[in-house]
Amino acid sequence: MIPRVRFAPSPTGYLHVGGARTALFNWLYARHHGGTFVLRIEDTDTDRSSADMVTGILDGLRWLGLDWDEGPEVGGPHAPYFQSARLDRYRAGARQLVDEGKAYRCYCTAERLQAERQAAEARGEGWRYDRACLGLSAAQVAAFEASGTPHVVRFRVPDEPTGFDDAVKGRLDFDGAHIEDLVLLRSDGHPTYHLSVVLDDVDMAITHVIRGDDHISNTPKHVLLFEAFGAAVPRFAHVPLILGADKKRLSKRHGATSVTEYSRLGYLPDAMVNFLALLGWSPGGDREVMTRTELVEQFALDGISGGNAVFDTEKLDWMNGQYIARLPIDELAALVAPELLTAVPDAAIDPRDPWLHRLLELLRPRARRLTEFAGQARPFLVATVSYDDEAVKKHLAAPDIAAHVAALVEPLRTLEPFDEAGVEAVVRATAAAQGIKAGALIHAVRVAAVGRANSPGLFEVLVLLGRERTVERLERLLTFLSSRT
RNA sequence: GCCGGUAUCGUCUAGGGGUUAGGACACGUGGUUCUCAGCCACGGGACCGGGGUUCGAAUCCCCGUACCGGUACCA
Repeated sequence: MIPRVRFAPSPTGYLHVGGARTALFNWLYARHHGGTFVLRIEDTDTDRSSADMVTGILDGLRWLGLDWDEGPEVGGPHAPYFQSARLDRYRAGARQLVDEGKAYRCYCTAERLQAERQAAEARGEGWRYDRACLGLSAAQVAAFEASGTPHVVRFRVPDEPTGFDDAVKGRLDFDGAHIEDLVLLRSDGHPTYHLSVVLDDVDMAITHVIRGDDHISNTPKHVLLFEAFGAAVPRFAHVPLILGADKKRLSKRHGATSVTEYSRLGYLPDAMVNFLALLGWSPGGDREVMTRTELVEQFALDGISGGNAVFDTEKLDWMNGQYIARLPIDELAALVAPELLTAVPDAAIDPRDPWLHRLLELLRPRARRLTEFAGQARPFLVATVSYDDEAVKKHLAAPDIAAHVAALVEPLRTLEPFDEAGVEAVVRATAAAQGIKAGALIHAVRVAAVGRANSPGLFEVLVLLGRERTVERLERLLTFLSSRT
């Protein structure tokens, strides 16, 4: 059997990391088995859904590289993929169950139900719908209809136990007596989630439902509905939730929660995918950094762990650093160029420039996020660097430091060729001649070159800057030092 | 309250009737070195508690505890 899986977000918010991981697991499962990944938008809650949110979710999936085979924009044999466009189908489904005696109309007021529920809660008890409308006579129904009393359609939950074999949790059993007669169709004629998911999964021939843990207690209801519609019950896999560092459900106060936000913060989609895949799933060995292809090859439902997982930003950062280190340099340049331009608007940035590539090569071992490049690259892009106070205090304190730096200017001006080995030889020889440690001179020159106390290796830095700018910056430092005293 | 789930280093996890309980992130120490980062080496750090089954339990079973989810005319 070729699996058909689906990701069915409701557009009541952006694509958050939990949803993204659910989508990823579905995608990995589909790709691993050569199946079909369906994207469906669950927008039956019209009050809370919006078109903008749909766009946001689509963009998030695209950014992660999770392409869908059927769904919005690409269409497919089971279109439309928006629940809001299938309302008639849900009504027909509800009617069918009513006709078959598997569901019934309920005229109870929301007020009454709410009062019952509150009263029960006050007593410290639970409350399920009391089936007041289950045994209505034809005359009673006619009376309600004649008076125009609105009604919902409720599913008649059988009193027997139900259960299913979850691919992650194992056998799960529920007592029908604990499940209330859930509403299928609201009084405004809109379906509830339970009706629409099941009908969609039936119509779209979904074979595997991979979704969040929070749906476990809905699943027996869904199983019952699949059976009521005479459809095959798909296989379920309930994946644990993602929590914040405080072990609470991930929310805004944990910082970034939308994948779009992670893209803005300088994370690479591949890193995000790799990290998310490992949150709650393991290939079984010691593998951590894996390509998309490897993830697809390795992915299996039985590798999903049972417990909730804490979203560890530190590890994400590390993972991102791994991907930054491995990214082809021209791709890195293309990604970073816009940020460099923002930081230094008048810089001449060409993503294909070998000089830029060299700069990024020097910078990337110390970068964990793309957004860090602009700051680190700045001294190399501006005409004149500004000196960091701390760096000046620390490395330019020696009284005759100016003389030592000055001694470097001529040798560097005439050095041929101006390469790393040559620059290093000159710097070390000068330090020796001046009777100071090479490190002291290096630190001073670093401040002259980049204005800071740290940077990539100084000789690489100077060569990258080139002879002219190197000399220029040394002289500028000398001017600065003389003006200071 | 009721229903369901989960429990291995701080975090993500591997493993699983007999192991020195493995890896990764983070942390600490040392090395490389001109700084920072990186890289390399080393180190500290875990089977929730109690019973039971068994020659032997972290692993299987039960109870407890904690945490999570659900308990809607939300999804």
